Amino acid sequence: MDAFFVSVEELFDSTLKGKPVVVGGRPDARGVVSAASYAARKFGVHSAMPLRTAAKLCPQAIFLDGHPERYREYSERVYEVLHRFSPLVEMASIDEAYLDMTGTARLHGPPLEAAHRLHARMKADTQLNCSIGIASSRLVAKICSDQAKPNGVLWVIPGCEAAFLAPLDVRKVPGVGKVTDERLHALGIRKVGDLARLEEDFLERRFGKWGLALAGKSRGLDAGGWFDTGIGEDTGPKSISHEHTFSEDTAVVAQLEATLARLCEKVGRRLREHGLRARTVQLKLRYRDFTTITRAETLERPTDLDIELFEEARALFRRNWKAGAQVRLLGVHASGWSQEAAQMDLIDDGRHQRWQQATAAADKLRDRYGESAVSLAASLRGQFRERIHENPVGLPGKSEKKP
DNA sequence: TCTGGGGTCCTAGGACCC
DNA sequence: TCTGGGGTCCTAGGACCC
Repeated sequence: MDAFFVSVEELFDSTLKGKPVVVGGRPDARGVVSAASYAARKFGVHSAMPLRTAAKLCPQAIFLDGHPERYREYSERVYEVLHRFSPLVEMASIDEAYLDMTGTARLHGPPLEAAHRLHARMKADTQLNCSIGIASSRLVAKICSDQAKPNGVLWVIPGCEAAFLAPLDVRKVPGVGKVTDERLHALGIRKVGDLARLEEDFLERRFGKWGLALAGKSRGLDAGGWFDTGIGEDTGPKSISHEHTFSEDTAVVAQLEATLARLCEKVGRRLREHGLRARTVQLKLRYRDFTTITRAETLERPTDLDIELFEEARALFRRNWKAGAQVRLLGVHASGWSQEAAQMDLIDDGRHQRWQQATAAADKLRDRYGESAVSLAASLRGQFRERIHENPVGLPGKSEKKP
């Protein structure tokens, strides 16, 4: 989808159309640009740029807080349109998808025709612009759709992959970021064609496994890396995490631990929604100077309970926080799903069972009255009410229904 | 510039086991 | 006294993506 978050916001406020718009937060907030309108991009504003930088480059831009629930809703509408064109759809992110169109020619016509129909249907049904890349591999299709932006359709005829890729900057290859780009520059490699001319062995010696993948990518192949699963294969999450950057750094223990509690509740809630129990709990701690540490511990018994996540996260925090040091960010990360869920209940102690019941009851209240209806963090947070605790995306009405 | 939040994958070292 | 080889699990950090 083209400038997805911005385009969705325009549907809710048509006066934004054509103006420089930045989604991500207030211009003086701690945060980065999630999406910038094409008018804002003309001033050099782009995703991942600090909001304060964006405000300097384009002070007249309209800065908006994001509305995740709106984007999720429109993402679902997008999926519905795509699914009418092929049963094999994979949403690669909230605004990006792959379709396997193999064997749909009789229904939709040849590739370009099918793509143009899809393009028109998308606009008609969602009022949103998208760009479409057609190719024989996912890698080339993705790069191709980037080249088609905005609002275009592009087809790389089978056999022409290498010729299409050769003149492009290596940075256009998914997986080549700032670091790889600089390392390649140092070797005199700037274009994908330069990369394709190198020996595989040379790349493997210099970049290891990643070098082999790079060699394949430079020739338009999916193998080795992020693209090697079938389209539409549903693989559940491998980790669940939440983190929070304070609007101002803090060293107040009560505030830090209350935030940890809130993060653990969010992680726990999502574990239970997915029916998962985590064996490993990881704490993330970022100080004022941006130095960041992670500290993990694997539990004897996997858990999906807020209280048990919190006890572990708090222990990690107390062991590792340089007391008195200003903290910028805290995070809680759960991973290592256990298959032994069923057996665990047999050896439960009473405390664990009581917490299970309490947590189930709390979930019901949250379902009815919103996420802040009941909270471990409530007893801890006292006077410290960071905005995260309240109503982060400004859901209308939710907080008023709070009992 | 002053650096979000949610993820995936990879590497490397150490503990531990046989 | 001078210390193998293979495997798994765990932890920490970092590149990268949207």
